[in-house]
Amino acid sequence: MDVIDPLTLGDERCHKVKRVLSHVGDKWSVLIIVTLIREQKRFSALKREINDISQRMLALTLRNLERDGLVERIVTPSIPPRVDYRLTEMGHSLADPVLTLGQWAIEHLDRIDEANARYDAGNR
Amino acid sequence: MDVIDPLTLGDERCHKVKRVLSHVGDKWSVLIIVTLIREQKRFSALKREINDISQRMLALTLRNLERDGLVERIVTPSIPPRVDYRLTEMGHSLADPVLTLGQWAIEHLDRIDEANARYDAGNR
DNA sequence: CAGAATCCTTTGCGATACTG
DNA sequence: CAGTATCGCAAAGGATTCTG
Repeated sequence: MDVIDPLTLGDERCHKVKRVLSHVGDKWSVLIIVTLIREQKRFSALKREINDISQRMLALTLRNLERDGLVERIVTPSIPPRVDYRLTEMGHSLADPVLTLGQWAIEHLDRIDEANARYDAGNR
Repeated sequence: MDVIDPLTLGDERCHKVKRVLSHVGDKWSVLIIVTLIREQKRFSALKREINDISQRMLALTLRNLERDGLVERIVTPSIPPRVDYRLTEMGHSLADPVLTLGQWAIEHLDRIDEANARYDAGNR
């Protein structure tokens, strides 16, 4: 099967797709991936650039991304220790569709805000 | 700005994108959108096709999608009442990038599973 | 049929403190 | 610097019951 057809998508496979999308959909994952597109970054740099992420969520999300083979952890044993993160090849291949989605989001932000306002006005 | 550049993405806009992506990333939203691509569906039909969604989450997610102007609610006043849901034009425009992402997910499921297995084996 | 409302459990996640 | 560990709150979400 090359094209998604939810009607013929088996339960098992469907469940897997959901799982993957739930990772991808996670806002921290998306932000980390997007942040790593240009170049690898250190833990502290990621923390600084994604300003409102807690170091707990950064560590957790990075570990999940690493577990999924999307991000690679590069340890330089030194004092103080240095750890860089970079996208794997698979991570980069994911960046494309993610950017497409981000693109859509940016293009439709205003219309969504309008829709929200209209909806809220109607149900007041 | 036409291309996403996280480095030049202002905080305000960045925050909005995050908000949109958090909707889009929501697994129930994604499933509903994908399910509605081909044709409009009734509440009960959606509930049946997305087998493990609770009616609570279905109602809540549909209302959010409607609020965002992605899904339209079509009420046929009859007894028993009939309510159909269909994608708006904006909803359809979102379906494209979402399917692209789903496509990526399907294509990389196996490699992700392998990566998971490798990671778990390494950290045992 | 299509939901709203209530209850109650689980999970997510931030804050804080501690380590190699 | 780059994390881990623990705590505690807030939000998510399932099960169930009720209604136009």
